[in-house]
Amino acid sequence: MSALPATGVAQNGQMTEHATRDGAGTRIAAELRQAILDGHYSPGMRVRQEDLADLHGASRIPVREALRMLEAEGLVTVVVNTGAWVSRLSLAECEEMYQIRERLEPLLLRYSIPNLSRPEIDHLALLADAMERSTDVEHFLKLDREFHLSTYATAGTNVLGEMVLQLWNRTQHYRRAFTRVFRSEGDRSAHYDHHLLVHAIRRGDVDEAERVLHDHIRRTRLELARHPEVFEN
Amino acid sequence: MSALPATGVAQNGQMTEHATRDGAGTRIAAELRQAILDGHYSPGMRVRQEDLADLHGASRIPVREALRMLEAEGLVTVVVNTGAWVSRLSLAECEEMYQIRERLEPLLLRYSIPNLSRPEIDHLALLADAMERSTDVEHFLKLDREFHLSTYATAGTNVLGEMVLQLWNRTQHYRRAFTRVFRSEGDRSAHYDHHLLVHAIRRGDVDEAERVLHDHIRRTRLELARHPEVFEN
DNA sequence: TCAAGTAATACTGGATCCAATCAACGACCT
DNA sequence: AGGTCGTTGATTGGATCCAGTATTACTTGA
Repeated sequence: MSALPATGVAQNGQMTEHATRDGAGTRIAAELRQAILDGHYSPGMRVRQEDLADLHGASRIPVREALRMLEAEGLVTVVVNTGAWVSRLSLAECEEMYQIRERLEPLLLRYSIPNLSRPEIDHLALLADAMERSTDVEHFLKLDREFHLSTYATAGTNVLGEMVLQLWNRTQHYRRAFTRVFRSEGDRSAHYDHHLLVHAIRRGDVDEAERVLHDHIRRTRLELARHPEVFEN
Repeated sequence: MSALPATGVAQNGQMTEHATRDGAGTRIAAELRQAILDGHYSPGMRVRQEDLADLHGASRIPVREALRMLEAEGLVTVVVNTGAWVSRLSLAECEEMYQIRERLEPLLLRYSIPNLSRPEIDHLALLADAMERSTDVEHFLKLDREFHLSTYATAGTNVLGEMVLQLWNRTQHYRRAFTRVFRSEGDRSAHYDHHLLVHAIRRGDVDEAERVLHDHIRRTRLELARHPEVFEN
Protein backbone atom coordinates (compact mmCIF):
# COMPACT_ATOMS: atom_id res chain seq x y z
CA MET A 1 0.00 0.00 0.00
CA SER A 2 1.05 3.59 -0.15
CA ALA A 3 0.90 6.01 2.72
CA LEU A 4 0.83 8.51 -0.11
CA PRO A 5 -2.45 10.41 -0.28
CA ALA A 6 -3.56 8.66 -3.45
CA THR A 7 -2.59 11.38 -5.87
CA GLY A 8 -4.86 11.07 -8.87
CA VAL A 9 -4.42 12.32 -12.38
CA ALA A 10 -5.56 15.92 -12.25
CA GLN A 11 -6.18 18.12 -15.25
CA ASN A 12 -3.80 20.79 -14.12
CA GLY A 13 -0.99 18.29 -14.30
CA GLN A 14 0.45 18.35 -10.86
CA MET A 15 0.17 15.89 -8.06
CA THR A 16 -2.89 17.01 -6.14
CA GLU A 17 -1.62 19.53 -3.64
CA HIS A 18 -3.26 19.26 -0.27
CA ALA A 19 -3.02 23.01 0.11
CA THR A 20 -0.85 23.78 3.11
CA ARG A 21 -0.85 20.18 4.25
CA ASP A 22 2.60 19.55 2.76
CA GLY A 23 5.87 21.37 3.24
CA ALA A 24 7.19 24.45 1.50
CA GLY A 25 9.35 22.34 -0.79
CA THR A 26 6.33 20.60 -2.25
CA ARG A 27 4.49 23.90 -2.65
CA ILE A 28 7.40 25.55 -4.42
CA ALA A 29 7.79 22.53 -6.66
CA ALA A 30 4.10 22.65 -7.56
CA GLU A 31 4.24 26.31 -8.50
CA LEU A 32 7.48 26.04 -10.46
CA ARG A 33 6.07 22.99 -12.26
CA GLN A 34 2.96 24.90 -13.25
CA ALA A 35 5.03 27.87 -14.36
CA ILE A 36 7.14 25.63 -16.60
CA LEU A 37 4.05 23.95 -18.05
CA ASP A 38 2.45 27.33 -18.70
CA GLY A 39 5.51 28.32 -20.67
CA HIS A 40 6.67 31.05 -18.31
CA TYR A 41 9.98 29.23 -18.22
CA SER A 42 11.50 27.96 -21.44
CA PRO A 43 13.85 24.98 -21.84
CA GLY A 44 17.43 25.97 -21.15
CA MET A 45 16.44 28.82 -18.88
CA ARG A 46 18.46 29.16 -15.71
CA VAL A 47 16.70 28.70 -12.37
CA ARG A 48 18.52 30.38 -9.50
CA GLN A 49 17.83 29.17 -6.00
CA GLU A 50 17.71 32.56 -4.36
CA ASP A 51 15.28 33.93 -6.95
CA LEU A 52 12.82 31.15 -6.22
CA ALA A 53 13.46 31.54 -2.51
CA ASP A 54 12.41 35.14 -2.09
CA LEU A 55 9.79 34.73 -4.82
CA HIS A 56 8.06 32.36 -2.41
CA GLY A 57 9.19 34.07 0.77
CA ALA A 58 11.23 31.09 1.86
CA SER A 59 14.87 30.19 2.32
CA ARG A 60 16.92 28.19 -0.18
CA ILE A 61 16.49 24.94 1.74
CA PRO A 62 12.98 24.09 0.54
CA VAL A 63 13.92 25.44 -2.88
CA ARG A 64 16.66 22.87 -3.15
CA GLU A 65 14.21 20.12 -2.23
CA ALA A 66 11.81 21.40 -4.88
CA LEU A 67 14.58 21.34 -7.48
CA ARG A 68 15.43 17.75 -6.53
CA MET A 69 11.81 16.73 -7.02
CA LEU A 70 11.48 18.43 -10.36
CA GLU A 71 14.81 16.98 -11.40
CA ALA A 72 13.45 13.51 -10.67
CA GLU A 73 10.41 14.34 -12.78
CA GLY A 74 12.71 15.38 -15.59
CA LEU A 75 11.53 18.97 -15.67
CA VAL A 76 14.78 20.56 -14.49
CA THR A 77 18.40 19.57 -14.86
CA VAL A 78 20.70 20.13 -11.90
CA VAL A 79 24.48 20.27 -12.19
CA VAL A 80 26.42 20.06 -8.96
CA ASN A 81 28.06 23.28 -7.79
CA THR A 82 26.81 25.04 -10.89
CA GLY A 83 23.06 25.42 -11.02
CA ALA A 84 19.73 24.27 -12.36
CA TRP A 85 18.14 24.71 -15.77
CA VAL A 86 14.77 23.91 -17.24
CA SER A 87 15.31 20.62 -19.04
CA ARG A 88 15.76 20.64 -22.79
CA LEU A 89 14.82 17.69 -24.98
CA SER A 90 16.64 16.43 -28.03
CA LEU A 91 14.66 15.18 -30.99
CA ALA A 92 15.71 11.62 -30.15
CA GLU A 93 14.55 11.95 -26.54
CA CYS A 94 11.23 13.39 -27.63
CA GLU A 95 10.67 10.56 -30.10
CA GLU A 96 11.57 8.14 -27.32
CA MET A 97 8.95 9.59 -25.02
CA TYR A 98 6.33 9.41 -27.72
CA GLN A 99 7.17 5.74 -28.32
CA ILE A 100 6.80 5.12 -24.62
CA ARG A 101 3.47 6.93 -24.65
CA GLU A 102 2.34 4.80 -27.59
CA ARG A 103 2.68 1.74 -25.42
CA LEU A 104 1.60 3.11 -22.03
CA GLU A 105 -1.37 5.34 -22.71
CA PRO A 106 -3.47 2.66 -24.41
CA LEU A 107 -2.93 0.52 -21.32
CA LEU A 108 -3.97 3.36 -19.05
CA LEU A 109 -7.02 3.93 -21.22
CA ARG A 110 -7.87 0.24 -20.86
CA TYR A 111 -7.90 0.67 -17.09
CA SER A 112 -10.08 3.74 -17.31
CA ILE A 113 -12.76 3.00 -19.92
CA PRO A 114 -14.90 0.60 -17.87
CA ASN A 115 -15.28 3.25 -15.19
CA LEU A 116 -16.16 6.20 -17.40
CA SER A 117 -19.74 7.35 -16.87
CA ARG A 118 -22.16 8.50 -19.54
CA PRO A 119 -21.97 12.22 -18.60
CA GLU A 120 -18.17 12.03 -18.53
CA ILE A 121 -18.18 10.64 -22.07
CA ASP A 122 -20.55 13.39 -23.15
CA HIS A 123 -18.10 15.90 -21.75
CA LEU A 124 -15.33 14.31 -23.83
CA ALA A 125 -17.41 14.83 -26.96
CA LEU A 126 -17.88 18.48 -26.05
CA LEU A 127 -14.14 18.89 -25.60
CA ALA A 128 -13.45 17.30 -28.98
CA ASP A 129 -15.86 19.73 -30.60
CA ALA A 130 -14.39 22.70 -28.75
CA MET A 131 -10.92 21.76 -29.95
CA GLU A 132 -12.06 21.87 -33.56
CA ARG A 133 -13.43 25.37 -33.07
CA SER A 134 -10.47 26.68 -31.06
CA THR A 135 -8.31 29.28 -32.73
CA ASP A 136 -5.88 30.08 -29.94
CA VAL A 137 -2.94 27.70 -29.59
CA GLU A 138 -2.80 28.04 -25.83
CA HIS A 139 -6.48 27.31 -25.55
CA PHE A 140 -6.18 24.25 -27.79
CA LEU A 141 -3.32 22.93 -25.65
CA LYS A 142 -5.43 23.28 -22.55
CA LEU A 143 -8.40 21.50 -24.13
CA ASP A 144 -6.25 18.74 -25.58
CA ARG A 145 -4.66 18.08 -22.22
CA GLU A 146 -8.00 18.08 -20.47
CA PHE A 147 -9.48 15.77 -23.09
CA HIS A 148 -6.85 13.06 -22.88
CA LEU A 149 -6.32 13.26 -19.13
CA SER A 150 -10.08 13.04 -18.68
CA THR A 151 -10.15 9.79 -20.59
CA TYR A 152 -7.61 8.51 -18.05
CA ALA A 153 -9.21 10.05 -14.99
CA THR A 154 -11.09 6.94 -13.85
CA ALA A 155 -8.23 4.52 -14.35
CA GLY A 156 -7.75 4.07 -10.61
CA THR A 157 -4.07 3.28 -11.03
CA ASN A 158 -1.39 4.26 -8.56
CA VAL A 159 1.68 4.16 -10.78
CA LEU A 160 0.77 4.23 -14.46
CA GLY A 161 -1.23 7.44 -14.26
CA GLU A 162 1.65 9.20 -12.60
CA MET A 163 4.09 7.99 -15.25
CA VAL A 164 1.90 9.15 -18.12
CA LEU A 165 1.39 12.51 -16.45
CA GLN A 166 5.14 13.00 -16.18
CA LEU A 167 5.56 12.16 -19.87
CA TRP A 168 2.95 14.76 -20.74
CA ASN A 169 4.69 17.32 -18.54
CA ARG A 170 8.14 16.66 -19.97
CA THR A 171 6.92 17.05 -23.55
CA GLN A 172 4.55 19.94 -22.85
CA HIS A 173 6.77 22.68 -24.22
CA TYR A 174 7.42 20.84 -27.44
CA ARG A 175 3.75 20.00 -27.87
CA ARG A 176 3.16 23.73 -27.77
CA ALA A 177 5.66 24.21 -30.57
CA PHE A 178 4.25 21.38 -32.68
CA THR A 179 0.72 22.64 -32.31
CA ARG A 180 1.73 25.85 -34.03
CA VAL A 181 3.39 23.97 -36.86
CA PHE A 182 0.58 21.47 -37.42
CA ARG A 183 -1.99 24.19 -37.26
CA SER A 184 -0.21 26.14 -39.98
CA GLU A 185 -0.23 23.00 -42.12
CA GLY A 186 -3.97 22.55 -41.69
CA ASP A 187 -3.66 18.93 -40.59
CA ARG A 188 -7.00 17.79 -39.18
CA SER A 189 -6.20 14.14 -38.43
CA ALA A 190 -5.85 14.81 -34.72
CA HIS A 191 -9.48 15.93 -34.62
CA TYR A 192 -10.63 12.79 -36.46
CA ASP A 193 -8.71 10.69 -33.92
CA HIS A 194 -10.43 12.45 -31.06
CA HIS A 195 -13.90 11.78 -32.46
CA LEU A 196 -13.06 8.16 -33.24
CA LEU A 197 -11.77 7.80 -29.70
CA VAL A 198 -14.97 9.16 -28.18
CA HIS A 199 -17.08 6.79 -30.25
CA ALA A 200 -15.01 3.76 -29.34
CA ILE A 201 -15.18 4.71 -25.68
CA ARG A 202 -18.95 5.20 -25.88
CA ARG A 203 -19.37 1.73 -27.37
CA GLY A 204 -17.04 0.31 -24.72
CA ASP A 205 -14.79 -1.04 -27.45
CA VAL A 206 -11.53 -1.10 -25.53
CA ASP A 207 -9.50 -2.73 -28.29
CA GLU A 208 -10.44 -0.18 -30.91
CA ALA A 209 -9.91 2.65 -28.45
CA GLU A 210 -6.41 1.34 -27.79
CA ARG A 211 -5.65 1.17 -31.51
CA VAL A 212 -6.97 4.65 -32.22
CA LEU A 213 -5.01 6.14 -29.34
CA HIS A 214 -1.86 4.27 -30.35
CA ASP A 215 -2.09 5.54 -33.90
CA HIS A 216 -2.92 9.02 -32.69
CA ILE A 217 0.30 9.23 -30.71
CA ARG A 218 2.30 7.45 -33.40
CA ARG A 219 1.13 9.87 -36.07
CA THR A 220 2.24 12.78 -33.96
CA ARG A 221 5.62 11.15 -33.42
CA LEU A 222 6.18 10.64 -37.13
CA GLU A 223 5.08 14.19 -37.78
CA LEU A 224 7.39 15.73 -35.21
CA ALA A 225 10.35 13.88 -36.71
CA ARG A 226 9.73 15.98 -39.82
CA HIS A 227 10.31 19.17 -37.84
CA PRO A 228 13.75 18.95 -36.23
CA GLU A 229 14.02 22.72 -36.34
CA VAL A 230 11.94 22.86 -33.16
CA PHE A 231 14.89 21.33 -31.30
CA GLU A 232 17.56 23.61 -32.75
CA ASN A 233 19.50 26.11 -30.62
CA MET B 1 20.14 17.91 -25.07
CA SER B 2 20.75 16.88 -21.51
CA ALA B 3 23.43 18.36 -19.35
CA LEU B 4 22.96 15.14 -17.44
CA PRO B 5 26.03 12.90 -17.65
CA ALA B 6 24.20 10.37 -19.80
CA THR B 7 23.45 7.92 -17.04
CA GLY B 8 23.25 4.50 -18.60
CA VAL B 9 21.62 1.35 -17.37
CA ALA B 10 24.14 -0.17 -15.00
CA GLN B 11 23.92 -3.65 -13.55
CA ASN B 12 24.08 -2.47 -9.97
CA GLY B 13 20.89 -0.60 -10.53
CA GLN B 14 21.75 2.94 -9.66
CA MET B 15 22.40 5.95 -11.77
CA THR B 16 26.10 5.87 -12.50
CA GLU B 17 27.74 7.63 -9.59
CA HIS B 18 30.64 9.82 -10.60
CA ALA B 19 32.39 8.98 -7.37
CA THR B 20 32.85 12.22 -5.46
CA ARG B 21 31.88 14.31 -8.46
CA ASP B 22 28.34 14.79 -7.22
CA GLY B 23 27.10 16.11 -3.91
CA ALA B 24 26.62 14.29 -0.65
CA GLY B 25 22.89 14.00 -1.23
CA THR B 26 23.43 11.96 -4.38
CA ARG B 27 25.98 9.75 -2.64
CA ILE B 28 23.71 9.09 0.32
CA ALA B 29 20.83 8.34 -2.03
CA ALA B 30 23.00 5.89 -3.96
CA GLU B 31 24.02 4.01 -0.83
CA LEU B 32 20.54 3.92 0.66
CA ARG B 33 19.17 2.76 -2.69
CA GLN B 34 21.66 -0.07 -2.81
CA ALA B 35 20.91 -1.00 0.80
CA ILE B 36 17.20 -1.21 0.03
CA LEU B 37 17.83 -3.30 -3.10
CA ASP B 38 20.11 -5.62 -1.14
CA GLY B 39 17.32 -6.20 1.33
CA HIS B 40 19.03 -4.56 4.29
CA TYR B 41 15.92 -2.42 4.57
CA SER B 42 12.51 -4.03 4.28
CA PRO B 43 9.30 -2.35 3.06
CA GLY B 44 7.60 -0.46 5.85
CA MET B 45 10.83 0.08 7.74
CA ARG B 46 11.33 3.55 9.18
CA VAL B 47 14.20 5.69 7.92
CA ARG B 48 15.25 8.38 10.37
CA GLN B 49 17.13 11.37 9.03
CA GLU B 50 19.64 11.63 11.84
CA ASP B 51 20.53 7.94 11.60
CA LEU B 52 21.41 8.29 7.96
CA ALA B 53 23.19 11.55 8.68
CA ASP B 54 25.78 10.29 11.12
CA LEU B 55 25.93 6.96 9.31
CA HIS B 56 27.42 8.92 6.42
CA GLY B 57 29.13 11.55 8.52
CA ALA B 58 26.98 14.32 7.13
CA SER B 59 24.29 16.66 8.35
CA ARG B 60 20.58 16.12 7.78
CA ILE B 61 20.46 18.54 4.85
CA PRO B 62 21.87 16.21 2.18
CA VAL B 63 19.93 13.36 3.81
CA ARG B 64 16.70 15.18 3.16
CA GLU B 65 17.69 15.69 -0.47
CA ALA B 66 18.48 12.00 -0.75
CA LEU B 67 15.07 11.10 0.67
CA ARG B 68 13.40 13.40 -1.84
CA MET B 69 15.21 11.68 -4.70
CA LEU B 70 14.35 8.20 -3.51
CA GLU B 71 10.79 9.31 -2.93
CA ALA B 72 10.59 10.40 -6.55
CA GLU B 73 11.95 7.00 -7.57
CA GLY B 74 9.24 5.36 -5.51
CA LEU B 75 11.63 3.62 -3.14
CA VAL B 76 10.78 5.75 -0.10
CA THR B 77 7.53 7.24 1.13
CA VAL B 78 7.79 10.56 2.94
CA VAL B 79 5.04 11.98 5.14
CA VAL B 80 5.38 15.62 6.09
CA ASN B 81 6.37 16.32 9.68
CA THR B 82 6.27 12.62 10.41
CA GLY B 83 9.01 10.70 8.68
CA ALA B 84 10.09 8.44 5.86
CA TRP B 85 9.52 4.73 5.30
CA VAL B 86 10.71 2.25 2.74
CA SER B 87 7.87 2.02 0.26
CA ARG B 88 5.49 -0.89 0.45
CA LEU B 89 3.63 -2.25 -2.58
CA SER B 90 0.10 -3.60 -2.72
CA LEU B 91 -0.68 -6.58 -4.92
CA ALA B 92 -2.56 -4.27 -7.28
CA GLU B 93 0.39 -1.90 -7.58
CA CYS B 94 2.77 -4.75 -8.20
CA GLU B 95 0.57 -6.17 -10.94
CA GLU B 96 0.36 -2.70 -12.41
CA MET B 97 4.13 -2.39 -12.59
CA TYR B 98 4.41 -5.78 -14.22
CA GLN B 99 1.86 -4.76 -16.85
CA ILE B 100 3.87 -1.63 -17.50
CA ARG B 101 7.00 -3.72 -17.80
CA GLU B 102 5.25 -6.03 -20.27
CA ARG B 103 4.82 -3.09 -22.59
CA LEU B 104 8.04 -1.18 -21.98
CA GLU B 105 10.78 -3.78 -21.75
CA PRO B 106 10.12 -5.31 -25.16
CA LEU B 107 10.47 -1.81 -26.59
CA LEU B 108 13.73 -1.26 -24.75
CA LEU B 109 14.96 -4.62 -25.99
CA ARG B 110 14.10 -3.54 -29.53
CA TYR B 111 16.38 -0.54 -29.11
CA SER B 112 19.18 -2.68 -27.73
CA ILE B 113 19.32 -5.84 -29.86
CA PRO B 114 20.87 -4.33 -33.00
CA ASN B 115 23.80 -3.09 -30.92
CA LEU B 116 24.52 -6.27 -28.98
CA SER B 117 27.86 -7.79 -29.95
CA ARG B 118 28.62 -11.48 -30.35
CA PRO B 119 30.67 -11.76 -27.13
CA GLU B 120 27.94 -9.95 -25.22
CA ILE B 121 25.39 -12.47 -26.45
CA ASP B 122 27.71 -15.30 -25.46
CA HIS B 123 27.84 -13.82 -21.98
CA LEU B 124 24.05 -13.80 -21.86
CA ALA B 125 24.03 -17.53 -22.63
CA LEU B 126 26.48 -18.12 -19.80
CA LEU B 127 24.27 -16.17 -17.41
CA ALA B 128 21.21 -18.20 -18.44
CA ASP B 129 23.12 -21.41 -17.74
CA ALA B 130 24.42 -20.14 -14.42
CA MET B 131 20.90 -19.27 -13.34
CA GLU B 132 19.76 -22.85 -13.95
CA ARG B 133 22.56 -24.15 -11.75
CA SER B 134 22.15 -21.55 -9.00
CA THR B 135 20.88 -22.81 -5.67
CA ASP B 136 21.05 -19.64 -3.61
CA VAL B 137 18.11 -17.26 -3.99
CA GLU B 138 20.23 -14.18 -3.55
CA HIS B 139 22.67 -15.37 -6.19
CA PHE B 140 19.84 -16.13 -8.61
CA LEU B 141 18.40 -12.65 -8.13
CA LYS B 142 21.76 -11.11 -8.92
CA LEU B 143 22.18 -13.21 -12.06
CA ASP B 144 18.63 -12.58 -13.23
CA ARG B 145 19.05 -8.85 -12.83
CA GLU B 146 22.39 -8.87 -14.64
CA PHE B 147 20.96 -11.01 -17.44
CA HIS B 148 18.02 -8.79 -18.26
CA LEU B 149 19.78 -5.48 -17.73
CA SER B 150 22.60 -6.74 -19.95
CA THR B 151 20.13 -7.34 -22.76
CA TYR B 152 19.16 -3.68 -22.39
CA ALA B 153 22.66 -2.32 -21.91
CA THR B 154 23.23 -1.23 -25.51
CA ALA B 155 19.84 0.41 -25.99
CA GLY B 156 21.34 3.87 -26.04
CA THR B 157 18.15 5.43 -24.72
CA ASN B 158 18.03 8.41 -22.38
CA VAL B 159 14.61 7.95 -20.82
CA LEU B 160 13.28 4.44 -21.34
CA GLY B 161 16.25 2.69 -19.73
CA GLU B 162 15.90 4.82 -16.65
CA MET B 163 12.19 4.08 -16.38
CA VAL B 164 12.68 0.34 -16.67
CA LEU B 165 15.46 0.45 -14.11
CA GLN B 166 13.18 2.20 -11.65
CA LEU B 167 10.49 -0.42 -12.18
CA TRP B 168 13.03 -3.15 -11.44
CA ASN B 169 14.14 -1.32 -8.31
CA ARG B 170 10.64 -0.77 -7.00
CA THR B 171 9.71 -4.43 -7.41
CA GLN B 172 13.06 -5.82 -6.27
CA HIS B 173 11.96 -6.82 -2.79
CA TYR B 174 8.91 -8.66 -4.05
CA ARG B 175 10.89 -10.40 -6.77
CA ARG B 176 13.02 -11.76 -3.96
CA ALA B 177 9.93 -13.12 -2.25
CA PHE B 178 8.51 -14.63 -5.43
CA THR B 179 11.77 -16.31 -6.30
CA ARG B 180 11.54 -18.30 -3.10
CA VAL B 181 7.96 -19.32 -3.83
CA PHE B 182 8.53 -20.27 -7.47
CA ARG B 183 11.65 -22.17 -6.57
CA SER B 184 9.77 -24.25 -4.04
CA GLU B 185 7.21 -25.07 -6.73
CA GLY B 186 9.89 -26.26 -9.14
CA ASP B 187 8.67 -24.05 -11.98
CA ARG B 188 11.30 -24.01 -14.74
CA SER B 189 9.50 -21.86 -17.32
CA ALA B 190 11.60 -18.82 -16.50
CA HIS B 191 14.71 -20.72 -17.54
CA TYR B 192 13.12 -21.77 -20.83
CA ASP B 193 12.22 -18.14 -21.49
CA HIS B 194 15.78 -17.05 -20.90
CA HIS B 195 17.18 -19.57 -23.39
CA LEU B 196 14.53 -18.72 -25.97
CA LEU B 197 15.39 -15.07 -25.51
CA VAL B 198 19.12 -15.66 -26.07
CA HIS B 199 18.41 -17.59 -29.25
CA ALA B 200 16.09 -14.95 -30.63
CA ILE B 201 18.64 -12.27 -29.87
CA ARG B 202 21.41 -14.29 -31.50
CA ARG B 203 19.34 -14.63 -34.68
CA GLY B 204 18.52 -10.92 -34.55
CA ASP B 205 14.82 -11.77 -34.49
CA VAL B 206 13.53 -8.68 -32.74
CA ASP B 207 9.87 -9.57 -33.05
CA GLU B 208 10.22 -12.98 -31.48
CA ALA B 209 12.47 -11.57 -28.77
CA GLU B 210 9.78 -9.04 -27.96
CA ARG B 211 7.13 -11.75 -27.75
CA VAL B 212 9.21 -14.04 -25.57
CA LEU B 213 10.07 -11.20 -23.20
CA HIS B 214 6.47 -10.05 -23.05
CA ASP B 215 5.26 -13.53 -22.20
CA HIS B 216 8.07 -13.96 -19.68
CA ILE B 217 6.96 -10.94 -17.73
CA ARG B 218 3.29 -11.74 -18.19
CA ARG B 219 3.73 -15.26 -16.85
CA THR B 220 5.41 -13.89 -13.74
CA ARG B 221 2.57 -11.42 -13.26
CA LEU B 222 -0.09 -14.12 -13.47
CA GLU B 223 1.92 -16.25 -11.09
CA LEU B 224 2.38 -13.56 -8.49
CA ALA B 225 -1.36 -12.90 -8.46
CA ARG B 226 -1.69 -16.42 -7.11
CA HIS B 227 0.39 -15.51 -4.05
CA PRO B 228 -1.25 -12.54 -2.36
CA GLU B 229 0.20 -13.69 0.96
CA VAL B 230 3.47 -12.00 0.00
CA PHE B 231 1.73 -8.64 0.37
CA GLU B 232 0.09 -9.36 3.71
CA ASN B 233 0.89 -7.33 6.84
C1' DT C 1 45.76 41.79 -30.61
C1' DC C 2 45.18 37.70 -28.54
C1' DA C 3 46.17 34.20 -25.30
C1' DA C 4 46.95 32.67 -20.76
C1' DG C 5 46.99 33.16 -16.09
C1' DT C 6 45.04 35.27 -11.96
C1' DA C 7 41.91 37.53 -9.05
C1' DA C 8 37.20 38.85 -7.88
C1' DT C 9 32.42 37.64 -7.75
C1' DA C 10 28.37 35.20 -7.56
C1' DC C 11 26.27 31.14 -6.77
C1' DT C 12 25.71 26.57 -4.85
C1' DG C 13 26.66 22.95 -1.02
C1' DG C 14 26.63 21.81 3.79
C1' DA C 15 26.44 22.54 8.95
C1' DT C 16 24.42 24.34 13.01
C1' DC C 17 20.69 26.30 15.31
C1' DC C 18 15.82 27.20 16.35
C1' DA C 19 10.80 26.51 15.58
C1' DA C 20 6.88 23.57 14.60
C1' DT C 21 4.52 19.36 14.60
C1' DC C 22 3.35 14.65 15.69
C1' DA C 23 3.30 10.59 18.83
C1' DA C 24 3.31 8.60 23.05
C1' DC C 25 2.48 8.78 27.79
C1' DG C 26 0.06 10.03 31.85
C1' DA C 27 -3.38 12.40 34.54
C1' DC C 28 -7.92 13.46 35.27
C1' DC C 29 -12.75 13.09 34.81
C1' DT C 30 -17.02 10.58 33.90
C1' DA D 1 -12.48 0.86 33.51
C1' DG D 2 -12.39 3.53 29.69
C1' DG D 3 -12.07 7.61 27.24
C1' DT D 4 -10.51 12.32 26.69
C1' DC D 5 -7.53 16.04 27.29
C1' DG D 6 -3.08 18.02 28.25
C1' DT D 7 1.89 17.55 28.58
C1' DT D 8 6.44 15.90 27.41
C1' DG D 9 9.76 13.89 24.33
C1' DA D 10 11.43 12.88 19.88
C1' DT D 11 11.78 14.02 15.13
C1' DT D 12 11.13 16.68 11.23
C1' DG D 13 10.93 21.47 8.75
C1' DG D 14 13.09 25.87 7.90
C1' DA D 15 16.43 29.84 8.40
C1' DT D 16 20.85 31.77 8.86
C1' DC D 17 25.62 31.36 8.40
C1' DC D 18 29.99 29.81 6.45
C1' DA D 19 32.83 27.17 3.12
C1' DG D 20 33.77 25.58 -1.54
C1' DT D 21 33.57 25.87 -6.43
C1' DA D 22 32.73 27.56 -11.09
C1' DT D 23 32.51 31.47 -13.95
C1' DT D 24 33.48 35.89 -15.18
C1' DA D 25 36.31 39.75 -15.79
C1' DC D 26 40.66 41.71 -15.63
C1' DT D 27 45.43 41.97 -16.06
C1' DT D 28 49.78 40.80 -17.87
C1' DG D 29 52.81 39.22 -21.15
C1' DA D 30 54.27 37.71 -25.75
